[in-house]
Amino acid sequence: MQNQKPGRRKGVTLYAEIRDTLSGELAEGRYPVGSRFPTEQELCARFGTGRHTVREALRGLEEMGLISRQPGSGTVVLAQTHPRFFTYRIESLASLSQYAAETRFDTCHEGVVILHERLAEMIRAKPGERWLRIAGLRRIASSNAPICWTEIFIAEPYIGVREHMRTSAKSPGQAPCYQAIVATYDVRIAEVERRITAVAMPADVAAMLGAAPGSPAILERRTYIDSRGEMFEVSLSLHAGDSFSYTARLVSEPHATHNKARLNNAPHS
Amino acid sequence: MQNQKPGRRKGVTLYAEIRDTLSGELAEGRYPVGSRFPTEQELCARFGTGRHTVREALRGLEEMGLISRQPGSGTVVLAQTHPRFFTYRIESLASLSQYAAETRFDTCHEGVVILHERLAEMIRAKPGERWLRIAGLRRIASSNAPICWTEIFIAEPYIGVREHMRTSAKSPGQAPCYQAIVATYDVRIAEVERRITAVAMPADVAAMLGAAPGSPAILERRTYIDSRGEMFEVSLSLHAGDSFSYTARLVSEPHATHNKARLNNAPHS
DNA sequence: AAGTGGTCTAGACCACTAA
DNA sequence: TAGTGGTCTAGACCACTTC
Repeated sequence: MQNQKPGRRKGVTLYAEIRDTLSGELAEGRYPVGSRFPTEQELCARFGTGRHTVREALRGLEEMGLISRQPGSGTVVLAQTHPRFFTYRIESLASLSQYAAETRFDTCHEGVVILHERLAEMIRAKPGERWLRIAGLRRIASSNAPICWTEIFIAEPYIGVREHMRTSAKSPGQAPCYQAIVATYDVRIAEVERRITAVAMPADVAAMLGAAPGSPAILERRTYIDSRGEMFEVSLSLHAGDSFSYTARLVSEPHATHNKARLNNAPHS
Repeated sequence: MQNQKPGRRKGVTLYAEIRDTLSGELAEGRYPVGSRFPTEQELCARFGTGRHTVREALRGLEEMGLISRQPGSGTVVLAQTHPRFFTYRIESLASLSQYAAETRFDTCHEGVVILHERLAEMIRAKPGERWLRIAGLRRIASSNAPICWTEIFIAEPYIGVREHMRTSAKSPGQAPCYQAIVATYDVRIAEVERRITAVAMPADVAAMLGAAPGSPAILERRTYIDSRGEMFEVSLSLHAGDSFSYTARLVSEPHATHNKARLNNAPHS
């Protein structure tokens, strides 16, 4: 069973056959994790095909996360079966807020604060650091109905956004802070951490939101992290419990079967 | 400026250069969305390269979601810039529960119910349907401390899991229901919807969880959906607000720059 | 019938790694 | 130095869509 070159099944490409054969052998445990995978030359000889075809098969295995190829060195086995991930995927950070553009942010307080113990713990920074704090109420633009109380903290290097946001924005409270920061400074958002907890509604916020003090509320904390791993913005939002729900759809990633993106039926003309 | 074949910059491959050139032209709006992209043959002529090289470039553009290729038909433009997604990715559903394996589920009630109006609305099914309901308390295995009150609903076709779970599992309450269903029937989990809301702790559950009635609590609903789009399990969990937090890290997907998976430094001995 | 993208071959050179 | 994977060429056939 070395050189198998049977009558090709119709409609199945050669490289797909090779890929599936190898993937099957991996699943059987023929190549232990961490060991070296056969070289391209060996596979060419074994399957009696050109190198391009073998490479196409290996590309598939690599995409599945089964092997890893190192130029000059060789190919090593990463896993024996294709891990199936579940992913939650959003196209832009704007969709983190289900309320789209029809909201308005009204600033109540704005100023640089020096973090005291409790606040530092809340936003996971060090006590004594200087952060810009912007606190206010987010409302539905049309009806003025309050949505949530939000406090935004911006790290010291970016405190200057304050000016840019006041001047540049068409109307204040429209563009999110992180957007202004990314636009103004040379920062990229690499990661957003989102944390949701249930708390009792504080009396002062309750009054503004028109909710009962002590009623169940959602505290949402978002931490924005740049490509160097540094936090540059943290936001805390307090929602009345009966007006907020967080929903995420985790979708299973495509199975081992190589399916080309058949997403769209050519929207031309 | 038709046929550009300049001195190749060192360390930059030809196909990468072609890819980036085309991607730049797309960004400039040279090829409108929905229009036809140049043919492989045209690109070969323009860049003076072999077809394989052009195809490698196009493969990159396709992976970025900029173009879509149809055999026999041609290539159409999907977008002018590479959308950068944010994703939350988990390797297995088990990690949806941060409490790993060290918990135990103690069933309190178990039986088939006919959905009344309110319950049907809660789990988004139709009133009058028959579902298996399993209700109980999840505890920390070692200390017996209660974690949450959980009600699991299983659609009629899979009610039989009940038997399998009692007999097969090593100790009852260990394997999650969805796992038992997937193992027993020919079902695949295609999607999990997770919804989190804040509610006031009901008195009866409060007693079991050792929380104050009316205190803030988290209601988590999970809906398991199979590959045909049918719900087959819904679970409702009630956590005391001070003992639950939901955290998700949304990570930005790799940028346009083609970076090979450099994840792992070859773990071979 | 002409043109498209998908597959495949046979060969070549390169930069790199490992012995 | 030998071997590896990465790139690239020139040519070929196919199934398919479009005209």
